Amino acid sequence: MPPEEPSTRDKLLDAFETLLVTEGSRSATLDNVAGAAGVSKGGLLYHFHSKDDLVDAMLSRMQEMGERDIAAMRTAPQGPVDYYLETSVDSGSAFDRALIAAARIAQENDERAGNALASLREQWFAVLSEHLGDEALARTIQLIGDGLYFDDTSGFTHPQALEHVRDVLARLDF
Amino acid sequence: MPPEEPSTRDKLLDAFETLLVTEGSRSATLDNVAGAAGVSKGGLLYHFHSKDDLVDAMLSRMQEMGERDIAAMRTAPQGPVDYYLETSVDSGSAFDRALIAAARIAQENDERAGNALASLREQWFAVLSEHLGDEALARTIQLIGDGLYFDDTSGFTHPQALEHVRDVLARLDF
DNA sequence: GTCTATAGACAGATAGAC
DNA sequence: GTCTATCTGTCTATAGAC
Repeated sequence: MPPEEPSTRDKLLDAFETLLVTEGSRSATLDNVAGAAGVSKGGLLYHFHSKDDLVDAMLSRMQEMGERDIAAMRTAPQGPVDYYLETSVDSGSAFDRALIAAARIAQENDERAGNALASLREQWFAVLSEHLGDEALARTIQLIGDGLYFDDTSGFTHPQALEHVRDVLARLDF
Repeated sequence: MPPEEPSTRDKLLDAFETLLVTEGSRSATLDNVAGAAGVSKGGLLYHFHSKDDLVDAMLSRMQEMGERDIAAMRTAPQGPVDYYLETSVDSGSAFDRALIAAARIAQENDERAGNALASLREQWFAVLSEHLGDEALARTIQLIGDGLYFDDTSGFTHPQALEHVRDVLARLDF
């Protein structure tokens, strides 16, 4: 059977994330979100009683994807380090979009978003640290991942960045 | 003679930056900026005719500080690499605050801010690359700097991060 | 140079029709 | 489940007093 059309609820969450990522939090208004999802503001507010509600739902969806990502990282055939660095380059996946959207919300002084992201980061670090048995190296690799992510989401794109990082890490033989 | 009290104009720019950094772009309204600087909205609009004007002035001030920073990086006694990494940890300096504020503006799809930041980044990279004679290493160090900066400004603080990075870089003997 | 008052657009949210 | 109409507050910006 063909893939289902996403529910209106999911279309609204997608539109909210996309607006946050591409135009920033000031453009992610209820009006714009509803419009981008092809419904009216009243329609949006049937699914989410308030903007806070919309944020909560977005973060829940992100956390679910996060659990799956960390499980995938633990069992990745290329190993956790390469998996982590590869997925730090924005691939345009639904999870990437959710992470960037959550970061935008966190910047508006939102504790829920800040805590959700902090929790994910701790789990990524734990996997790197366990696998490498070297906290300093694990921290450095996470910083490189943060840098890749930051550059991508800020429009500072360097096509060879990942290649350069692999080159340098290869000199460290771990 | 004692240091001069900052002008109202500078107090307004400082307040704008601080609001952007601590509470995000949605809180950086003309009302809030004026209030934080201790003047009325009318007072603000005497100095800056529009919000766009305020952004332009903020970016100009940042670019001036950026030129001085790149000059300091070139002649730093500890060398450009260590200077760059140290100043990537948010020290709370006026320049750091301006950089973070500009990043917030850039995220709202503002080309001026995006271009100003991209230009600074290219100059930092050029100094690193010249000094090291190794593009891959220069890129990796810039990514680590971006990671340090991103973590600090997102509230993901790791007190030992800089120490860990130095530890790992020491293994690369360059 | 700084203020108050106000205009006009837009924000989040409610009520009720369909 | 989705719509329109509307309320209330806030946003940027203007006008004019002091």
